Amino acid sequence: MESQQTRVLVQLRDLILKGEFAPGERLAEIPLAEKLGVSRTPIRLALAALEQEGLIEPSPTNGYMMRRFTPREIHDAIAVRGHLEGMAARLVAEHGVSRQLSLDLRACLQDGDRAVNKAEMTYDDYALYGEMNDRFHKLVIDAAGNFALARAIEMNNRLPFASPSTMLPMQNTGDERQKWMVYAHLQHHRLVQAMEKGEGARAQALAEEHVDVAQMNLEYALERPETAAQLLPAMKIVLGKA
Amino acid sequence: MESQQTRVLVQLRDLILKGEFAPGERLAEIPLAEKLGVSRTPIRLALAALEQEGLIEPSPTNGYMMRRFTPREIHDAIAVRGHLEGMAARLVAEHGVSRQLSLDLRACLQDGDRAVNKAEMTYDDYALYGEMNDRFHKLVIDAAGNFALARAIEMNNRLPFASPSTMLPMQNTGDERQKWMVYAHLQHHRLVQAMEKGEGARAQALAEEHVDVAQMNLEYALERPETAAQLLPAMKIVLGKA
DNA sequence: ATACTATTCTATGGATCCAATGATGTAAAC
DNA sequence: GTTTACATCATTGGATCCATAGAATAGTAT
Repeated sequence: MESQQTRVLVQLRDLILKGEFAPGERLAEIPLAEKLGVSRTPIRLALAALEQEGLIEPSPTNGYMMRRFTPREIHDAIAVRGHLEGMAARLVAEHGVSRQLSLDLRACLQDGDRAVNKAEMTYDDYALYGEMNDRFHKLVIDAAGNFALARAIEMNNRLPFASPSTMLPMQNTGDERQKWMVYAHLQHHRLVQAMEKGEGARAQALAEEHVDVAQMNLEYALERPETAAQLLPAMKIVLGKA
Repeated sequence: MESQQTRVLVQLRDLILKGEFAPGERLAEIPLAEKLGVSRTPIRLALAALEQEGLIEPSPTNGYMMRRFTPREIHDAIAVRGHLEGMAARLVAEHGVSRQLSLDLRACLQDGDRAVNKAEMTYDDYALYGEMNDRFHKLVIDAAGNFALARAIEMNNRLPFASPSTMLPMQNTGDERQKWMVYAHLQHHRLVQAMEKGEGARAQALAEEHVDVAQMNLEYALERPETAAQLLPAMKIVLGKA
């Protein structure tokens, strides 16, 4: 039996990341409470948590309003993720890759190979790749064994479009899209090799450069707002109208 | 008129950072409410916020308990700060130092010079240096102009002993102490120079290395738990007894 | 004597209630 | 016609209340 608090928090976060609220829109407690069928108490807790996460901001007078995200801020958040994941990769390389970690990473690489090396990727292949991608990044971060680092990354990933797989569906159409996924996955391969060989600086550089694909996808999305909003409804909270 | 919530949050955070609660100690709402003279409502908000900050953790069954911090975790948090401040310094170097920023940084350098270059530093000199130190770091972070980065650093600094100036009083006694403060401040000088010359990689390396003095002070403190606990009561929450 | 069970009590999670402050709308006066 | 002031309304912040889950203690049985 999960508590109301966590349930409401997850629901509200989902609503926000689905672009349900326009930037600047007032988030009043009573309507939200009615919408989710709970009292104001868990709503208030959730709103406070969402403020901490940076998704909403206190209105100048009182209450909360939906935050507006600029393309610049998203770019910056992705850059921060790259920098932090670079540190994680370096730490793993420096501490050495355990037998178990090596097996887990290779399993990810194989799953990715299977999804990406096809004549034509299906929707399931994309989903599989996204799932593998998240697992891969999480493995590296956990293996770094630095609590503060893991926390910083987790916090940062809560910002819209900052987390590893959110920009995947935004890949260019057709061959272009697959080409860059193959590229990104080859970076995974080289990153594993660098970490296993204990090449800290190279592992860090690779992980930092790895987010460049996400940056490219972001640029692509911003050039085609209408199609982007279809694939990722949350794009609406970027510089957006309702 | 500040709200009860923020007041209670600040008070509770202070109590925790003063080492008022032993690691593992249960933080019940009612006693805290009575202690601070408010109802349970603002206490609950504050406890939720403190959980987000990582200072307390949910008890396995229900309620919150004081978190236990290991020396390793503090070392790691300082390392993360170094890594993030390194990124900030690099960004400033890459974007260029504005006229105003240059003036502000030089003012910090002068204040630091005045405090550190004395035959014998007084208590006021230490306080002044600490204040200048915080201002200096904040200037660089703000000048980086990356919201996600600033947020990540702010979050990380909330972890005990991770923020720039918390380890200052822990300096070795007498000449030793002053020697390392002179050293750290010379790093400030070189960092400003690197940023102004647009030397991003060097600025980043300097900022990363700069936290090593904090690491040294941490080691020093851990070797002398009794004197450390006198100077910094919060040391009690590190690996500690009540 | 020890272990297990049942009962009681306490603390949390959630809902409702109350007060105070900010927003809104209308009316009146210039 | 426009602006200002007053009044009413809505919404948040804080307190209290209620129910339920967990902890503790006591009693009984083996």
